[in-house]
Amino acid sequence: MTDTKPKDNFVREIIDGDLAVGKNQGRVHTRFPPEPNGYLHIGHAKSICLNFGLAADYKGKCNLRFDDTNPETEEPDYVRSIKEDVRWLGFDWEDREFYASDYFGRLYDYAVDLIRKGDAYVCDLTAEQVTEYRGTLTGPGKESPGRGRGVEENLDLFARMRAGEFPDGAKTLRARIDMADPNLLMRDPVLYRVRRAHHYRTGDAWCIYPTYDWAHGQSDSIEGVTHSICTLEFEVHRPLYDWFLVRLGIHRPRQIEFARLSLSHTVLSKRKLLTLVKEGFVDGWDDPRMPTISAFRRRGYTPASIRRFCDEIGVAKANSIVDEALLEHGLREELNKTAPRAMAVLRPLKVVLTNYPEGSAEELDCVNNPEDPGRGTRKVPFSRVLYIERDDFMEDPPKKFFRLSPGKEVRLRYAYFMTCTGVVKDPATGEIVEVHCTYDPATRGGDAPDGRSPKATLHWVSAGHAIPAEVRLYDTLFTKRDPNELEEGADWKSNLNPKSLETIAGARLEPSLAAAEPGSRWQFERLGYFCADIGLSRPGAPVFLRTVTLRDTWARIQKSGRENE
RNA sequence: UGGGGCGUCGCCAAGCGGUAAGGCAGCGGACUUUGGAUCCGCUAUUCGGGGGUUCGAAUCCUCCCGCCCCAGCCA
Repeated sequence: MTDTKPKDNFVREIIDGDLAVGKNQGRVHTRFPPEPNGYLHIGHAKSICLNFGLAADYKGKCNLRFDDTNPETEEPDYVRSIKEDVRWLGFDWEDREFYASDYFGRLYDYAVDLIRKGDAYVCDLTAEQVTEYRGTLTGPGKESPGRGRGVEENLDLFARMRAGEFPDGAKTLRARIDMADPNLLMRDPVLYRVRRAHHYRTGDAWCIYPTYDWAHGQSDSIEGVTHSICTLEFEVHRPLYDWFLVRLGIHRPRQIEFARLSLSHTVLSKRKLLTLVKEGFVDGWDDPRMPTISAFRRRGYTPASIRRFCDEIGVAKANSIVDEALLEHGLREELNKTAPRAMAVLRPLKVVLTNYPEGSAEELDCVNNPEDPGRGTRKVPFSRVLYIERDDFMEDPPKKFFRLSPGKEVRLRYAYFMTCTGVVKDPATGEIVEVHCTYDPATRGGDAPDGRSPKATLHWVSAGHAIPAEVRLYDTLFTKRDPNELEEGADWKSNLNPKSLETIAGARLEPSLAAAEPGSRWQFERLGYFCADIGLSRPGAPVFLRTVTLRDTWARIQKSGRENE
């Protein structure tokens, strides 16, 4: 499933090359292999879009395979969430839902085969000793005492490992490769460890578990995968990946590595995301500030906008940090066309139309989506007392501020022109509590018969008709573009943005929003796109989350200090 | 330091010996009942740096510099 014509990239070049020389009988078969030890994030989305996208473009298949070889950290809830997220993104693995744990038996047999070929042995070293014997980056390692064991003894020992005769960590099965190989991964890597842990799928059937290196390539092979696409850190594993498959003499997929995604102002490491969740820095994996797929979904992002983003960022081998502005841009472009408009005042400032008849009200026609006339119009109540956005009024405005201020005329969207005649202040604090205006009855609907047109159009809500609501605004989770870039001795968590969440309790919405369905997306005119939250909304009392702001030229002017130029 | 990778505009990224695509961001301007949207225009004589090969190089060779990954019985 793709939304745009696939961009060319080096992975496609490799596949095209393989196809050109007739490899794999012309098949293209990929897989997305998550470990169910956390929720999927936007970086996984890149991999999902790549793998499923490639399969679709080449008329091939893409499997969903859970790489569940470490029972200590894996849970069914993670499996559940991963499936939900992949599906939500719009991809279908059909009947190809696989688990590395389903291959434990075959993996064991492959190991026996390797032992028979003299390519693996049972090692008695402790974990610390294995590390010590591995040697250093510059110096060779030492051979394990068990390295010289004969095939029969190894077979016997390995069978007894499986049978549970040895305590956890007491023995490992290792490949016999080369303790002096400059690539540390080739220095007799561990294939199996003894670990009496309950596996969420195989239960207590096994007390030995295969390592990633032993399980991954063989799993790919078993599934007939042709191109095993993974991230750059696995590049040094490729010689090992190939070595096993060649020794075993079985189908050998081609491993291709690409640069994982980094997004600005957030972290994309499962370990760090887990910390944020476990230590309560956020309200769970789907906290709208998180970079997880579930958080983006809850916040109101669309699957298409994420797919589009993944297509746009490209696939290459250079480490990079993509600006979140690119993600937001695609989202806005979609939502601009699809989200119905509504008026909502986040920080209400009372406006009294002194020449509007007291006690009366009327209904005005408002366009639901200017980008899509087919969406029609709705009625919005209007009366003498209104609320406008506090930010839309300034008693003593700078030169470039052309919203409401004393003596100035503005347009109320789809309603009337009004002119500010005065303010009422709290005598104690001096705070402006009310603004007085007169409206021009001749401008009903927002057009003046004489053709004049105010510089600003404000959104508004009728005080007596508006419904109160809670609205949550979000800013980036971290203050730094790269949260991992730390000052001396600093912790990455010190880069968390204390203002990433702002809860506004007293917002006022136009009445129609009371019926907003949980999960529905809206554009609050002049403010941004908002989503009625699925978790917090109550019937008749929705809670809105800001998905993304609208482009805000005024905010940019203020930020750059040019408001008086 | 051994091995494996990577370095093209502020951020991504094409380019594969023939004389620097595109997107985002930014900046102008037009239009506008969202300071939104839309539309038009501008922004790398230069490809981490130095040598070399060539009629011609970001693309080939070479040396140097910088960044990332590998010493889990994690993935």
